[in-house]
Amino acid sequence: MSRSRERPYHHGDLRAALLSAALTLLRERGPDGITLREAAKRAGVSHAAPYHHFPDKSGLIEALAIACFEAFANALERAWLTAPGPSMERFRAVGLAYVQYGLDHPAEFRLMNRPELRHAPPTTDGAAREETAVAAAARKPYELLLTAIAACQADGFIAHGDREPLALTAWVSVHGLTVVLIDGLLGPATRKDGDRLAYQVTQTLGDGLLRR
Amino acid sequence: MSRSRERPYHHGDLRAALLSAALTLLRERGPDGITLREAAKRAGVSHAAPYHHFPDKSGLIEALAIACFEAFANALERAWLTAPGPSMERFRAVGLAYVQYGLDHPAEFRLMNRPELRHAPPTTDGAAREETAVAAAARKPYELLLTAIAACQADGFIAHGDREPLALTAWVSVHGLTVVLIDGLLGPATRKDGDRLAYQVTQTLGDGLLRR
DNA sequence: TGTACATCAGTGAACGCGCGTTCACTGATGTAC
DNA sequence: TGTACATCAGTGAACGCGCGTTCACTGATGTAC
Repeated sequence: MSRSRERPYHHGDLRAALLSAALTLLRERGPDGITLREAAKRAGVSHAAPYHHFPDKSGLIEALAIACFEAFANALERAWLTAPGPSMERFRAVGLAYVQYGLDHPAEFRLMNRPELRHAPPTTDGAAREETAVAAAARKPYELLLTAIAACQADGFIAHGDREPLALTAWVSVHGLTVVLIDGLLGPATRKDGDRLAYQVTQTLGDGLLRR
Repeated sequence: MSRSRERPYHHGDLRAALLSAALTLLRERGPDGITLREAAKRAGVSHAAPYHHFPDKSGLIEALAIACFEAFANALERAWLTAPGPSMERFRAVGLAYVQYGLDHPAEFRLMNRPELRHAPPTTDGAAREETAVAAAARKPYELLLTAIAACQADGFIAHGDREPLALTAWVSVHGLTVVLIDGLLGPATRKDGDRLAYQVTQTLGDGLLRR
């Protein structure tokens, strides 16, 4: 974000330090546990200092959510690019990576999917509401999914045609599994449980998606 | 809860009035917007009165969540019992009812699935943690799902065998779709969108589940 | 090299807010005699 | 029927809490001359 220097201006990079502190808070206390005052305290500054770097509390949280999405999208892309085997297997690997990332980073996953971050507040005038920055950051994972499906179509694993319904079903299932595991709706789940269930779900889905 | 009388004791049935006010608050402001003080105000009593009916704030919220689960389970059961056609169609009707209930009652749906309501706080002594009352209430919808799958197996639509993996995949997919629609992760969704997408998802799932 | 100045990141006191919870109390009701 | 009493639902003042945000300020830094 800011260029690196040996001993920079005042704190150095308070913006990054605040984001880092907020991430720690997020992991310790969940999305609602993030506090401007506590983030400032952990960054070693007074509680009014953050206002020089973020317009308000929601500004900090938005920036954090965007950073979370970037890390998440990178993890998925890595899975897609590095998984071995044919495209259908690499597609499944993305699904597994999705679930694993959620189990490894539950608080980030919850923050990323907070509905209030996706929708701009209603405009006072009649202007069309713009896409929020978080919503834009959320598009990358979904586009990767479409890419993967297109590759599976090109390789003959999935019938050609509109990708949206397929992507929707696949994404909804994997996302649903992740939510359910994170929230402990099936009881306490280990990462191994997640792998097993994700394999199960992608298998069942695959049977439904595969060309015959 | 309390027996009906013409003009009962003091307020009459403050407990029910508080639950009703809390439900209104839940719908207006979401789960975090529920406040003992505001619920008391809306029930027309002072803000200390609720302590005669609930041990504390979380007691009120737990009772509310349980009531929500009962209404939800009733809606699903009604769909299963009254939908026309063969069992596989009635199974799908339950999935549609699940999504519709979520879209019609988004705040209740969110409350029901709050993870902190499912898990008892860690015991100070080494005693085994008991299932929370909310977790017990959450079992009924899942059991209905198992019943439906069993019926589909009995009727030859689904291969015999362990029902758990099937139930898991089906539930996770439908739950995931509901979460995604409620949170607006696909953009604003109407109930009609929900119906269409739920049909799509259950169709794809069905292709994966159907015996061949 | 030195001086004056503009910039702006960080300080610390203060404000107002709504909240959960406690506590001594009040007052309406049901019941025993 | 009337009286004394026990019960307990509801009252209102108070406490302490952490929070977001504002504001006048201070002080370190970079830069123009």
